[in-house]
Amino acid sequence: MEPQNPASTPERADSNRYNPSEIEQKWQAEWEAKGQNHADDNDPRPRFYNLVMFPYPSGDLHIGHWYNFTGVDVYGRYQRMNGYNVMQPLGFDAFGLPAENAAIKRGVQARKWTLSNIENMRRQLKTMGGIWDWDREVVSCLPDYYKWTEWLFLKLYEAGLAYRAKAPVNWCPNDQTVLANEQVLSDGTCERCGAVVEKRDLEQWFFKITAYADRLLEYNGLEWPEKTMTMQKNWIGRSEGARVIFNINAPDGETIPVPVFTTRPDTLYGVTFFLLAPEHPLLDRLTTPENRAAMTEYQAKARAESEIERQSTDKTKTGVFTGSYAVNPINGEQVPIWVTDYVLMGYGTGAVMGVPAHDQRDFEFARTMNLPVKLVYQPDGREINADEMTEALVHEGSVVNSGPFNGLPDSKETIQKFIAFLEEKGVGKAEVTYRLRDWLISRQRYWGSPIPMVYCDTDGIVPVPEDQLPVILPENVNFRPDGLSPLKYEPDFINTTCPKCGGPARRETDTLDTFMCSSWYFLRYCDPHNAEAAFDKAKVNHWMPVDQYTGGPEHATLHLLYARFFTKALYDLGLLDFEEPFRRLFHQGMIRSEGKKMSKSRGKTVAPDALVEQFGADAVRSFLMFLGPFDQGAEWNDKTEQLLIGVSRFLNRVWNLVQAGFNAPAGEFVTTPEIEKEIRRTTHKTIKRVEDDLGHWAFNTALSGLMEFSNTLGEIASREPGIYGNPAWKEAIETLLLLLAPLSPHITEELWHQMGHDDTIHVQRLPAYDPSLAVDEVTTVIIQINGKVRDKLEIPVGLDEDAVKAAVLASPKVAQAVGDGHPKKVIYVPGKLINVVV
RNA sequence: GCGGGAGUGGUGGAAUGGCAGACACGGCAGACUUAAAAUCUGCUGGCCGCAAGGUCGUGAGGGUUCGAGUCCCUCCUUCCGCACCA
Repeated sequence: MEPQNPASTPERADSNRYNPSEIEQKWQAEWEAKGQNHADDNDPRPRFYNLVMFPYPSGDLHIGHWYNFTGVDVYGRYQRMNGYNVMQPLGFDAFGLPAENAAIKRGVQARKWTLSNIENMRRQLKTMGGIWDWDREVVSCLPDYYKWTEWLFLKLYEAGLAYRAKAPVNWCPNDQTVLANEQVLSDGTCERCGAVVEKRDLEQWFFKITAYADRLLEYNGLEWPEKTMTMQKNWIGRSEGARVIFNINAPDGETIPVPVFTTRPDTLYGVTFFLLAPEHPLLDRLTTPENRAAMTEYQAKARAESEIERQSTDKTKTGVFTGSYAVNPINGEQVPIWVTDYVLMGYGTGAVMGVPAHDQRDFEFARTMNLPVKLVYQPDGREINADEMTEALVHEGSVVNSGPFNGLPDSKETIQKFIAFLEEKGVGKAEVTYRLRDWLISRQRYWGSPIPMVYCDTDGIVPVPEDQLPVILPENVNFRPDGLSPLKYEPDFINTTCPKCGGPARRETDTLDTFMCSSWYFLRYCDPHNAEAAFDKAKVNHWMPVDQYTGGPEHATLHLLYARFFTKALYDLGLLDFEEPFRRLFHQGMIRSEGKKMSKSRGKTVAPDALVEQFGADAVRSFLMFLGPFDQGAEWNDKTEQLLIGVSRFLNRVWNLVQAGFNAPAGEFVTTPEIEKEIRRTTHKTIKRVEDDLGHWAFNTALSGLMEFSNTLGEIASREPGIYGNPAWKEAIETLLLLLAPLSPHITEELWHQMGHDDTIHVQRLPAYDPSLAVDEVTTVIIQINGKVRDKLEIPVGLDEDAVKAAVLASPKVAQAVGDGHPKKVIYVPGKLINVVV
């Protein structure tokens, strides 16, 4: 038997074997020499800014990075082949603790350690053949970058958006630094290292992100995952309500007005007690001598409890009576003041009015402490009794026991009426409260951007003048065993002169949160070498906002929130013409190892280098995309790697399919219009499928579509050996290469050239889908009897319904099932299925 | 506790309410080979059957429909987020 697959034809020269590493190196060098991945600012094509989140240079590129970057690169290449001028930069988020820890542990310089990691990662990254625009690379720990980080800090300071204040802050005892609220997980642990975070009262630098709370709740024109927007909205936590002043009669005889925040001023007549947080500063004054001991004990207990214990919702309510009373401003009633740990000092005013009938927490508190419950709403159509209630009545019924307000429905309007009344009496006003706190940006660490501020005994806090930037971070520093920042012991760094008075002054030794570096890096990519400014406004306005941003969902309330705030602040400063940095956002899935994210800090990473060496970058890229939907990620285990074989075989088949065309003997082009049509049909069906899939990040099904296509072509070639000279065949092979090019850029470039093209495949336009060429001539109709598949029938496309029904009813199986009578019902789905109900 | 996603062969996964398991991996058999590798061909969800075929089958149980992996209800498992925010 003659070999059916042309690949095994003995004539095929061995030199024409698919040799990935050879062609990959060749083309990578060629692309780099031509600079064809550099996006020109003045290119006439429409721009497409394809951005991947700034990686941290942890040392080597593991398979998780490859997965992430490959998906982004496939998408960028796809858009470039759609005719866009794609800008796809990459850089390194190079400040941060791991470098400092390496310096402490192993005595290497943080800068050296970081830069050598970057060098290694850059080298590894280049092997994947991405269209990274290396001319635009930014490295955040280098002075030409952090100079502008400092400068932007000064701009925000001038705008009143940066300030220094003493506040209760999060302290990570392991990392020896304060953290922003966003860097503390909901279980009270450090987002970086997992240590339990403590509260400390410290003077720190903040950005006034709360001033942008309302604007951060708008997502005009953004195509973001709903979930991410919801997470941000919840984090910002806007609530509308009222501030109501209660007068407190202190034991010392004075009357102290104490405000509370409530979303339910319409339940004011139902207040039966008043609550303060254990940390509330007034407690000392309000506690009467007979309650003092219990109070001191309670406060101590609350302090000792971790945030997790304290905020647990299912523990029973606790509290202590102060002995003092507050006056309800709406009816003059005196209510007892209690302390409880479910009132938080950090939210609202740290004081709450207790309405047990209509708030579940207050209800539980009242039942535990035997405090009265007073209904000020009754459900419509029935009456409930406060003594028999088992839970609070929330948002139901009409107002009762509330003087002039009785009979009003539970509604926004009713709340407005109460607020109007409070305002009239001067005891309250409408107010909006947020959960969001200001962004704490100073860190007691060495390896970060210096904060360009000095402290002068005469002039206080003084910003470093712009022309003295950057404040250079010293490189040869001595780490101390106490874990404190070495900058504190660096006299050459600390001692300076005051820019105002010229007298002796001290530099700020805290450094900036690295999230500040990543809050503007996407702007610097637009103008990376600018020595005169952070960026040129026109260039940034040309490229921004980012058309497609891709990164993990874990940054929803961290980087993604900060970057939006930063962009809005810079917009207000007139530095930008747009308010939102990232128009479209996509979260790729992650490669997991034993259920956890693969990352160096968690150990257990898989290096791709050996795989790339053995199978080639094209195979590794395509294999990673073949694992499943890109937003789903994959579990990495011993079996995962086996799937690489299949993709590698596929690339070999593609290679051999193209070689077969060159090796075909000339002059035997026997084809028929039917075969030509068949080839064009499968070609155009594939174009439709694969291009749709690529545009929707469905790279796994795009590849299976291409595999089917190449299998079909191989099958046709073995059936019709004279097909190779046919134009339809050539079109099919070129289509295969073009559609595969984003996923496997090297092999397709090589074969494209072998086919006689002089220019690169990667800036060709993707083939256009022609529906008229994709239509089938015959189609298979599934025949069901009572919903079960019983037979199939080939019919010409477009055959009318009656003819199909007649043919089906005449078929022996159906005739047998129907018997003598008539079918009860016949359902016909045109061209697809017919269901005969008997 | 609340909100969202997911649960399909031995494995990764595919399926606008219309042939479940595409495409691959692995396995079995065969071709080529002195042999192996590579490559190619065929088969490969379970059960019954020599076969034709039948029958069961998408986490569990109900429902809607001529027809459900897909829609609805209840529940289980798992991942993610939130969790006393007044």
